[in-house]
Amino acid sequence: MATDELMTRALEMLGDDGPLSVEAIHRLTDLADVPESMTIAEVADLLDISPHTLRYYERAGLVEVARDGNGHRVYDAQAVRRLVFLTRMRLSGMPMRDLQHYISLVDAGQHTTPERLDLLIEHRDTIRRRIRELTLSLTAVEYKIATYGGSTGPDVQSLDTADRTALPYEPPRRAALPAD
Amino acid sequence: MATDELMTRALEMLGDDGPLSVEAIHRLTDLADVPESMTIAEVADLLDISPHTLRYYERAGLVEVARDGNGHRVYDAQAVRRLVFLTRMRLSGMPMRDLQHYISLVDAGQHTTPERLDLLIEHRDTIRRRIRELTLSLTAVEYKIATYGGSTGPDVQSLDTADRTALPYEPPRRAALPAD
DNA sequence: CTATGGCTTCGAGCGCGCTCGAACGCAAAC
DNA sequence: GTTTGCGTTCGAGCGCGCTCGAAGCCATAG
Repeated sequence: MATDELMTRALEMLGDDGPLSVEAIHRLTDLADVPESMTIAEVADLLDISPHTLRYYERAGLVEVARDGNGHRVYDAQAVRRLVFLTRMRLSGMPMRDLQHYISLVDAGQHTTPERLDLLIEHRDTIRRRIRELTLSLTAVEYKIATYGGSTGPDVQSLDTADRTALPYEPPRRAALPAD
Repeated sequence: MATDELMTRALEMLGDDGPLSVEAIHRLTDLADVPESMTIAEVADLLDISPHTLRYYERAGLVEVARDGNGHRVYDAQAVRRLVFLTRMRLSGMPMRDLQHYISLVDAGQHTTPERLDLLIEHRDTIRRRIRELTLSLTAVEYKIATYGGSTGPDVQSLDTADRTALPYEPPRRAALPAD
């Protein structure tokens, strides 16, 4: 129930533009079909990060990865799933520090689930705040775009410029607006 | 018209939590009542950044600021308005580089408005992408929170855990979910 | 048999955006 | 007259998250 609702809400947000949504849906869905084991290049490709970064994450203690006969990394399904999670968290702005803490809790065992939940909830709230911040900035930028131009305004016609009437009438330089 | 619409949309987003909205609305509205001139401390306070950062922005060529008899900075209304803008752009993730470029266009005169508009539009799209990214991550985190716990789940009851029925029934360790 | 290519480890380096410290100046308060 | 406090300039340093390069190993291709 809640899940469907969440998914739906998220997918609704995508409607507008194309490029992102493809990888994005990928990220949401490919938890299902993770191969038995993968090479570093394959994982890097999957997560759209560099092998360097993958090695860096391992050095940072975020995942343990087995080696094959040649000493090459072999990522099992669990490691990949963890990396999907980690990548998502990084992408949404969780610091390495916190991720290291979280992982240490995971490795510490079942009894740490409450604390892990706290961390997740905290991060959720951080994301929400950030979205609100960005939405506000977006509004400001949209406003600026809409009221931009005055004398010169080639792209502006496509936007609603009617509300410039609310401003002091002064074609070349606006008065109540930032001078830029 | 469009303005009201934008504002309304932005303000709608705030409803939930308190702390951010206060400063946020501030940022949107205080363009109106900017004093004649301000000290560095006052501006720093207004923008919620450090005097150090203000000096840094000046060194970076983003604003010119006059000095008084003692060599102290005197921010006039125009400088403050520009800094409000700059701070907003920084907050929404525009790199210093781009801001420097933008400001150089502003200082180059009226004929650069089309290019400035391009930059603004580009940044608007960047913000939109970022919001969609974050919304997706948010959904993932919310999903994880909702399906978390299993045996141990004190905070989980407050959330809808009904859809765990969609997962393989396995109390202590989940199967189809990331093992963390 | 030698390339070529992809992997390994290790430590160093980098780009970004601040952030700070040192050494100093001026002015009002005690 | 000294102390307190806020400002100045300048250059260096820092925290973050990668990112890269060197030197070497191994396997397959030509």
